[in-house]
Amino acid sequence: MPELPEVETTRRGLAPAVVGRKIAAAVVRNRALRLPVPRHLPHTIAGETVSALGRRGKYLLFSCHAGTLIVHLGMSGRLWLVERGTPPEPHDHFDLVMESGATVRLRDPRRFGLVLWTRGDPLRHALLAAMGPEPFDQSFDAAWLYRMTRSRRAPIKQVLMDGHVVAGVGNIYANEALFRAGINPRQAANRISRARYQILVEQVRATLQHAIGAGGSSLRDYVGSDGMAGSFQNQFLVYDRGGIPCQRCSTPIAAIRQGQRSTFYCPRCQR
DNA sequence: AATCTTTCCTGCCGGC
DNA sequence: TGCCGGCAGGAAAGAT
Repeated sequence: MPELPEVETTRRGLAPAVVGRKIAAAVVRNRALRLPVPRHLPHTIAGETVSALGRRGKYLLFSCHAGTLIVHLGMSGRLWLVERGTPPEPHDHFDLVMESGATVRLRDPRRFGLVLWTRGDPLRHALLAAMGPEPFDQSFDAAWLYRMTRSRRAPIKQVLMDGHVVAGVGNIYANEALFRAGINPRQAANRISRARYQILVEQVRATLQHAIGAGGSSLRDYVGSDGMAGSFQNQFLVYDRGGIPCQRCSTPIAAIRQGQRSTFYCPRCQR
């Protein structure tokens, strides 16, 4: 499930158990994620203290003195706290065991997630260096969106999901933000005005903020760091609501495919 | 059987 | 001719 709100919810939930705490051990049960988990990781990270738990887009950053542990949840990843010694279930590929006994566990059935280690500035890591601005950073504004889209004829929804344009906006929240902004997801990005991009910036932020406030969205079996499900899925305005009347105008929500992803929108409210 | 929350890579195209 | 950006499609793997 994880888009930015789910990753941020996870970050906030894990922080009290890891920030300022010493790592006793890392346990790698399966290295075969999207990229291999480094063989040296358990040796490298044991004894390190986590100085901060950050987030860049959908990446979690466990800052330590010697480097940074980078974790991405992919499509099906979940990171939560268990007690030391809790028996692993299938797809529990990685544990970070704190000296306190609290254990951060990664479960990722599809294995599109990542567990990496980097020295130096993690934001210069190849996976992070080219990312677009954070949605809540002031550098993400209408002028930026306007400039980034001058040569883009692709539909705005696909451009909004491009991590080089803005970090962390995936399929669910692109659908929701475009509805709130009143913009048709099929509109060519280079044919949208500065004024409408201003509205889109505001609605991307508002959508993500509301989702974070609700603890993220729980589809299928996603749960937060405390094992509790998020509730934002109950507040979707268009996502997964094809054929259901629009809450604003009662027109049935349309369901289409864009770039092999599901898109939902109101044909009347979104032009 | 088709679908899903992510992201990277390839191949192709048009423009210069 | 080569280089570039843009864009569509495919790939990774498992559950439902």
